[in-house]
Amino acid sequence: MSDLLERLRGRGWRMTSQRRVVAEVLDGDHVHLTADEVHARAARRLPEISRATVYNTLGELVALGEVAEVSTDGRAKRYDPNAHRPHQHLVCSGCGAIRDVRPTGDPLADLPAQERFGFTVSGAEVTYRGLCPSCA
Amino acid sequence: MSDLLERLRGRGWRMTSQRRVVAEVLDGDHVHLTADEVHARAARRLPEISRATVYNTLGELVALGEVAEVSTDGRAKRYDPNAHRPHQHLVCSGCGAIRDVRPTGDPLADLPAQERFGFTVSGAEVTYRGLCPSCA
DNA sequence: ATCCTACAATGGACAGAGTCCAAGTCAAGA
DNA sequence: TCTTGACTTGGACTCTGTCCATTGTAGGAT
Repeated sequence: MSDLLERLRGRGWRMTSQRRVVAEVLDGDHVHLTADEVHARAARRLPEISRATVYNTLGELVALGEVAEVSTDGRAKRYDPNAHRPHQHLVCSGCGAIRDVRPTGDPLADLPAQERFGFTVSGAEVTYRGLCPSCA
Repeated sequence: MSDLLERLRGRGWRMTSQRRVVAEVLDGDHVHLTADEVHARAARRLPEISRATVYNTLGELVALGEVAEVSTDGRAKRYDPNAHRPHQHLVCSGCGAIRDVRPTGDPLADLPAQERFGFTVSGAEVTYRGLCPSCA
C-alpha cells in the first residue's frame, strides 16, 4: 500500500496524517470495510480523525480509481482496495462475509444486442450469493 | 396483477385496501419504484396510507417472493414486480433508467469450484451499466 | 528556518432511507 | 352482529451519508 501513497503523492495529493491512516487501514486482500469501520480503525491510530474526513478521503480514493465502492446489501457501502484487478463478489447470506472472486468469461458477452435496448453497455457487476462454510 | 391478489388471499393474507393499492401500483413491466415512489402513487388513490404500511407491505411481498428488491445505486432500494421471470438489470449511468434484461447463459456456471471458497453458492445478481440512448 | 496560503480537517447540523412501537382500526370468521 | 387478532397509523428513532463555516496545516516560496 505504500506504493499507493507514492502514486497519490505523484498525483498532487497533499499528504496528511489522516489520509495516510485511511490508506493504511485499507490495505490487504478481501478487505471490505464500511466507512464507519474505516473510521473506527483509523481512530485507533489517530483518535481525533473525523467522520467527514474519512468520507472525503474514501470518496477521493474512489474517484482516483484506487478503491472500489461495493454495495452488496443496500445498507452501508463497503470500500474495496483491490480495485486494480477486476473481480466480482461472493457474499454469505448468513453472516455477510464477502470474498473477492474471479469468474471465468466476460459477463458482458452474455448480453446479446437485442437485450441492450440501444444502451452503450460498459460494464457488469456480479454478486454471487450463498452460504459460507461456517453458516452452511 | 389481480392474480397476485388471488395468490395472496390464498396464502391467508387479510385483504386491506392499503395492500390492494400497493399491489396495484406495482403492476407492469420494467417497473422499479422506490418505496417512497410507491407511497406517493398509492397515496393518490388512498390519501391516508402511511409510509410504515407501504414498507411493511413491500417487505411482505418480498418475503413471499412476489416482488424482488433491487439496489443498483446504494441509495433507495427499488421494488420489481417481475419476480417470477429470472432476469438481470441494465442501468443507465446517466439518468438511472433501469431495464430488465435476460442474458444468455447462467452466471453461476462461470464461477469455478476453486473460486467458491467452500461456499454453497445459490444465485447471482448481475448489474450491467452503460448509457441509455438519450444519455449517450 | 520562517512565512504564506490554498488545500484539508473538524464537528455539528442536516437530509434521506428505513425501522420500531404503542395505540387505534378493521377484515373476516363464529 | 360480535369479537378478536391482524393490520394501520404517525411520530420518534436509527443509520448512513452530506454540507458548511471555521480552524488547521503541508509544502512551496523567501
